[in-house]
Amino acid sequence: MPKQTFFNLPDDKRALILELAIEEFAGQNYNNASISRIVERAGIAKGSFYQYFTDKQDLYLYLIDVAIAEKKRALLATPPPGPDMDVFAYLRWLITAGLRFEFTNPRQAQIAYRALFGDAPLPEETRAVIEQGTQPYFRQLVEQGVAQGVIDPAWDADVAAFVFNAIFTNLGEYLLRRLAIAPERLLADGGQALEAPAARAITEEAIRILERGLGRTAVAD
Amino acid sequence: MPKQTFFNLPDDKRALILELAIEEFAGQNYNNASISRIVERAGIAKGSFYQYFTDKQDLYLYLIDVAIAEKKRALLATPPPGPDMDVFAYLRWLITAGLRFEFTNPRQAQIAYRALFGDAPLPEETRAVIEQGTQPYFRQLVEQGVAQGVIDPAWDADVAAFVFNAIFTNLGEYLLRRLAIAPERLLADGGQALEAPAARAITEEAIRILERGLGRTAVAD
Amino acid sequence: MPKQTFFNLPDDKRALILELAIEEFAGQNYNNASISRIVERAGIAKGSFYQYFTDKQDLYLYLIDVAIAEKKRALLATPPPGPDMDVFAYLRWLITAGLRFEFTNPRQAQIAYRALFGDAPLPEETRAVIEQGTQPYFRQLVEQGVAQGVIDPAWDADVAAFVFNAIFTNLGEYLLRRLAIAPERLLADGGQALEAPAARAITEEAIRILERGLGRTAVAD
Amino acid sequence: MPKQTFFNLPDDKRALILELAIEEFAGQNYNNASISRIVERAGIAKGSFYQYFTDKQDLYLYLIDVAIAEKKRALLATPPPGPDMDVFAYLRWLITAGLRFEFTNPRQAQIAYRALFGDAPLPEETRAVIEQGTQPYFRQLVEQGVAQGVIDPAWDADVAAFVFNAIFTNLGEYLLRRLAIAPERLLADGGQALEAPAARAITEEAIRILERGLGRTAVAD
DNA sequence: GATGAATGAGTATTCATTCAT
DNA sequence: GATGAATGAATACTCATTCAT
Repeated sequence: MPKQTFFNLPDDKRALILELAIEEFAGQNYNNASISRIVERAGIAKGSFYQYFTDKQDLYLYLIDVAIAEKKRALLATPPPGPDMDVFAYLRWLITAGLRFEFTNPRQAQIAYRALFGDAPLPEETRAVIEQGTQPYFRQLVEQGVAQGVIDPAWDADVAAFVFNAIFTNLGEYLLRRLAIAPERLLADGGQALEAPAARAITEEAIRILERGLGRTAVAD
Repeated sequence: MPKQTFFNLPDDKRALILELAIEEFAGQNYNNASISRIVERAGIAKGSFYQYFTDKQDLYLYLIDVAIAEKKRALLATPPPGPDMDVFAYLRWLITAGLRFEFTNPRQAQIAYRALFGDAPLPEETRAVIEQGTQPYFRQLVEQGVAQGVIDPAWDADVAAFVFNAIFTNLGEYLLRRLAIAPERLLADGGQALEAPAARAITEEAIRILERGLGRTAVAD
Repeated sequence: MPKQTFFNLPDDKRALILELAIEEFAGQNYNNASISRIVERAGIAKGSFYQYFTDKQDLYLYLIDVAIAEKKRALLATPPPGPDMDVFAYLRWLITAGLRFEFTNPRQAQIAYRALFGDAPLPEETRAVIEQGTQPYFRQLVEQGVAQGVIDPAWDADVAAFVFNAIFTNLGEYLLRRLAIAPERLLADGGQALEAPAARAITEEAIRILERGLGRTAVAD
Repeated sequence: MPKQTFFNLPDDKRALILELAIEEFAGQNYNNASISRIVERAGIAKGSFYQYFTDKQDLYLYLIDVAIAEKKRALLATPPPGPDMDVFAYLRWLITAGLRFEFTNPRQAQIAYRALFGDAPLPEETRAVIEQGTQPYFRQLVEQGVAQGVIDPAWDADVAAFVFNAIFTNLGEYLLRRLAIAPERLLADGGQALEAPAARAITEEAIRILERGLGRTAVAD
């Protein structure tokens, strides 16, 4: 965690440093990310950096925290499933929201992705948080689905959540490859390409596979 | 590709170098992997390394090749689905074989994984191969399933393959976390922990979700 | 150009680094001159060097600049030819001044000499300056000589300047060889050996050849 | 000097090695010239090289010897001044022959040039030979001129030879710069550009300056 | 609290030379 | 006499971190 001095900084200065740090760590892996470059671009002294953060890893962990927090915030902004909203319907929204976040905050997604990958030495507890990822969230969703009667209670809820999670986590990458969308284009159009009919159809197909696979009764095509 | 001199080396020396290189590149990303450390541990001269490989990238690409080749070999050792063998039955075997490989060769899996992540200079064609990953393989499996009548032809075959792929790719990590198995233990017991009843049950559960989701007619529990 | 940090250095430290750098680059060609050796002898950290200079070439260009600047300063210290001072008389002074510089700053002369030879990466503009060398200066001198009526206007002024230049450039080396003067001795006595009668007589002889060759009317011996 | 084994080689092989060595040493300075490259291009083993030459310097010294010998041969092919041929007339021929050699054997000239410059560690005696250069030859020419009565015996013969030498040595470079001739063009046309009227006029001008400067009686324009 | 010069271990790569075969 | 793998010292350059001001 950054030292108190960092949080004492004027808002705009703190924001600038954070912004440049995100840019730096998104653009290259942990080792190649350069503190020198950050402080130079931020116009602060090398020594000042070490008054805000204990070291490079300290900054890095903070960036991961911020990325996770922002993603959470983005997802929670999607209206949660009401007692009468079908979990699969909610999943449609969630996936779109998740993808939109991933592709409109590509640098933060990149940083989280790298962290997953084991890009830098991480403290055990941080590693655990990252590795668990969104699994607990989907676990909770599955339980709601069971309560709503749209998910067969016979399934192991955790395995079901894993299946949700796996699809959710990999769909973005798949869509990009399948539809031959360049990441730059998403940046430019704010992720709209992911809401084109072709993209929606693919998402829909994947969800219906889950729906039929997990559902209480078989769903006719 | 390594130079001929590398392949001319006595088997044990060549194996030692390969072993240490795998260890090195599995332990850190491309930039941080150190040729100096490899040669020092291997007890060979710096110059000798450059008589075996043109440069760092040459070694790296070779490691990826070896990892892919070994994984292929491991998977192909699993009997291919005969004309009358159910694709889902085959998938059970495949997943187990894949997991066994992944966890008995964790460093090679790690290297391939990092390659996916793109933190190193890769020639275009290598990058393409890696990015597509196992998707084409699963696509073919889906088509077999359709031919066998166990997968509903109404599904988009590519999306179905994606779902297979996503489950297949993430299941190993999930199992480890779920069963709280330390990677070291797998190394020690040759992957047997993954064949314990608890592990098999989870794999089975995931496959049955797919089976029901993708199957031609709903499958009763 | 060195970074500001270099010029901020205490005078003696800056001088020491410059001195050792001159020694290094005079003693070998660009490729063989070693930054490592310089920093080791200067007792500074490798990294410090790169805080003073952007890279090896940066230092090298600076050394050339310094050499040229110092030579210019030395030559300008010789009183310029007044309107009524004979160009040949001026040349006598100039040659002596030039030689004195060349032999009391042999390492700087060496560096400039090597630069001429082109064994190092030079920016286009620096290369042009060096390649033209002192030719333009002598061209101007010839024109003064014509104006003074001591050089025959029938000669091609540029060829005449070339002849001046060739003699001027090579005389030093010739004197050393002819008089069997060891370069070290010049260093020790501050170039005085070049002002011994024998040396002056040779210089004089060469100038009189030019004088008669270029002069408006033949000069009696 | 190369070992006897080198001279025992079949003519074409020996010639090939020599050719490639000249190319290599002409193309870069001593340190950058690479034995590895030479042996690779020559298709001989690294070890074989060291059976022909004791080391890199041995080859280098041999190349200098060859260059000097060939230049001498080229110059001597120019008819020597007969008892009744004016030394200055001879000089015209000589300069042209020298320039032609220099520009039709640019790689050898380059090597000799670098040697002059102090590109590599040279044994004392070789250095002396190179430094003296063509001076003794011009000294002899001056003496002939005096005998012929076209050079004033009052001049110091050695200084006169120095003046000849300086002009002779620097004229080529001057011509190239003055006439803006690219070295490549000379290579292409076999040095003919140096015999164009403009080039001849400049050479002539320089010789006439010497002629008047050194001549027994003043020469009218 | 801010500064920024100093540090030095670290990196990949090169190449003349040796020597066992 | 030919071979070519092995050697290791050498190179320029980087960068997180410290600390005196």
